Amino acid sequence: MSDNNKQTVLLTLERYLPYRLSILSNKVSTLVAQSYKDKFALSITEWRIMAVLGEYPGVSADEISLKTQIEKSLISRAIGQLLKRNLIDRQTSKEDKRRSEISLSETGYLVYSEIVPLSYEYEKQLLACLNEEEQNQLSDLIDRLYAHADHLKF
Amino acid sequence: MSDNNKQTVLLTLERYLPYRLSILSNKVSTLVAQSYKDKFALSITEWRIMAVLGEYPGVSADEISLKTQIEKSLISRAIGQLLKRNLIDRQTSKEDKRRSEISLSETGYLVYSEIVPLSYEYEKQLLACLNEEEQNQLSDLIDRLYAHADHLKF
DNA sequence: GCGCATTAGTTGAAATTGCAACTAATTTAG
DNA sequence: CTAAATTAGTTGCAATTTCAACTAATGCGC
Repeated sequence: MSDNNKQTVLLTLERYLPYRLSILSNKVSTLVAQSYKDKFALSITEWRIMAVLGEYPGVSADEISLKTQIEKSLISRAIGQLLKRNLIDRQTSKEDKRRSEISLSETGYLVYSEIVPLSYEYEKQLLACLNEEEQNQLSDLIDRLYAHADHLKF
Repeated sequence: MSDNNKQTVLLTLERYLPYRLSILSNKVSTLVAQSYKDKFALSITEWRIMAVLGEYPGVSADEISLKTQIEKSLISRAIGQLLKRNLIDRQTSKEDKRRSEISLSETGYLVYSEIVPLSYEYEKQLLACLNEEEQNQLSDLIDRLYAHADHLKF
């Protein structure tokens, strides 16, 4: 289009917060995902499932989906993979035969124990550009933004 | 697995920054994406291309890919869609016949002019839970994290 | 108890994505 | 100038993701 009727309305993508948030998150996720894939042949979804299981042994697929915010069908297929590799154990709940109770297997816990320190190391490296106060600020801001965004409706 | 050898190594996913960043960004992206899709039948990729074109008329597909950090094949296909809907114009560059020069069409600019204020409104709503100082802090922290993450290597 | 609504989890199929191969144009090295 | 290397953009195809439909089990109202 011709230039004469421009600049009336303009969005500066590089300064737009939702965009920058997405770019940053993407960069970080890609870095981490690549490392887990290279070192452990685990996708981010698979790793997150294991991370939840490390904290909450015996949760159901649905609870994992809630906690990780990952689609339940993705969780279901990822669980299939993890079972195939014997990284997790699953048994159907006695009280509710629809539910399954999932935990890390012995092997799974070994892998988990290897990944956890690595994860903390990555987090530390990422946050190395901020001092302690700034790290706390960031953490606080993210929590508040999330709580707020959670009941936003566009 | 049995409980006696746990708690030695543990990751608290809810407190893990890369994870929280990803969850927050996802939530925001999903909200925004749904709105653009409902109101304008545009995907986030399509909208981002238009946003770049609003700022930089005449850029090439490759430059869009660089600026948005979106795969060039995705950009190529999205450009195809936008052309089909006459939201953008494309002509091959005189100086380099491999390059194409892309701009918003008249219609595209009309749509763009509608989306831009909406985008700012969304950003404003998202940031409504922070005061001005906190908003600036967040902006600064994100910039620094991104610059830092950009040359991290796990 | 019986029937309807809800919930956990799985699966098929369509849509989207990512990667690598490819074409065509341009640049660079010798 | 020519040949090899690089670059812009497109495309095919496999992998991943999404969405809805489906099964099986449970809860709820009456």
